[in-house]
Amino acid sequence: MNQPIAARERYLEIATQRFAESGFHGVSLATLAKDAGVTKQALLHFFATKERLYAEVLAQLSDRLCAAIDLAADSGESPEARLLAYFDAHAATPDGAQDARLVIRALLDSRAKARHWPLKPYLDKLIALARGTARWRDAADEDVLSGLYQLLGAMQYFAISRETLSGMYGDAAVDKVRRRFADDFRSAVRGFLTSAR
Amino acid sequence: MNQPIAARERYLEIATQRFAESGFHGVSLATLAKDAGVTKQALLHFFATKERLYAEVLAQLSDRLCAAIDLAADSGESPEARLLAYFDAHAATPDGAQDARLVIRALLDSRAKARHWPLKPYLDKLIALARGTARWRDAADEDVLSGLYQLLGAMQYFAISRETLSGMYGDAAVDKVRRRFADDFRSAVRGFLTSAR
DNA sequence: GCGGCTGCTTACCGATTGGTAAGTAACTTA
DNA sequence: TAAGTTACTTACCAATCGGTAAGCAGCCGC
Repeated sequence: MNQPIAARERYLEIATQRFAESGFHGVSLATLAKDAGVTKQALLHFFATKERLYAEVLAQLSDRLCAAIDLAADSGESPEARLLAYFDAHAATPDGAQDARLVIRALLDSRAKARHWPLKPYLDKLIALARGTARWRDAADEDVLSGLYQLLGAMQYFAISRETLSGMYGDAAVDKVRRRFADDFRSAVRGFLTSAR
Repeated sequence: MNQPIAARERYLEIATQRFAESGFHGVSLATLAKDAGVTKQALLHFFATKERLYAEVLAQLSDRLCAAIDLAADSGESPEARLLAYFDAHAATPDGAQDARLVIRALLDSRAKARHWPLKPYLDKLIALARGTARWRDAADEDVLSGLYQLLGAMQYFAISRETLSGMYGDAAVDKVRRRFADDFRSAVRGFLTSAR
């Protein structure tokens, strides 16, 4: 009631966090509502159904990822520098873990016949950026995608593994792995940009 | 009733498939039972609770992954050849997608306070194999893990993305990506084994 | 100051959830 | 052949699920 639109945005933030943690089926409307300090009908008032709330979370995620590319893309001039800047900014950063979880959950759940791909704009944007580089200018889309997917996979897979690895090997060891991974990953991105074929 | 132990094994197979598809919270005991053509109490008779059934699915998964390493490891003599054989056999193969889904779901859900890591033997086995190679013999565990994680991440992330990519770009395009990915990934494994540092 | 919109709440709903209790039919062992 | 054991089934359960219906307090322009 205080700020009219802030409440809705706050509900979305809470839903984003919880869906990332536990997945669509792992959270109930009642849980989300309890987190927000309201009844679940407050959520249904804004989003009508749980699925639409989830769809909105994914839509926001897509916007956020696209915006991150644009932001990093401003920091460099050449497409090569832009791509490097983007991956540098988002590899092995703890704050990207939540979004990585959402992306991967969306991938896992996409076999549900929902013929809607909220993350396609993000992927297309990445392909377009890569296509601007000298290495990939004349390559087929499929080849660019293959290369990008190795980078994306390594980055996001590591992002969602931090907690598990900490549990297995301890926080200190994982922090060493994280630093090393950031270096290795940067090399991989450079390799992607310069590989001869 | 026909084969005493076959039924239990059959339930585990069905559960493995459904948990991989939809996740722990995405499948109910009733659904699993319906798939198997029995009542859900038949499942509870063998596994007591849904969580224990899931734990058993993950335990089998771990055994299967470890066995796959051993199997591929027999095909070559040098550790390098063994590692290459293992990744060759499991990169971009459609039949590995189900296990990749389970692994990634286990990673995503591991923040649940379950202080049990069913996949640690698999990871340790991979580290041990990598440690046998000339490149990594004297490296720190954290460095080996960082390198392996890039390979694992790329492989499994791509494995779970096939359906989404098909939906976005069509089956034909994704099949081209898959072949290209297999090549690129093999190069990455070779790079892992030979990189100078 | 009154009607209507916004942002909720309470009350309620049928369906489904994981799980318990108590059988029972078939086969095995003593 | 009697007693167990195994592999289930039917019958139930309280709790929770997502969602509907109706109402109400506060603010809005008129």
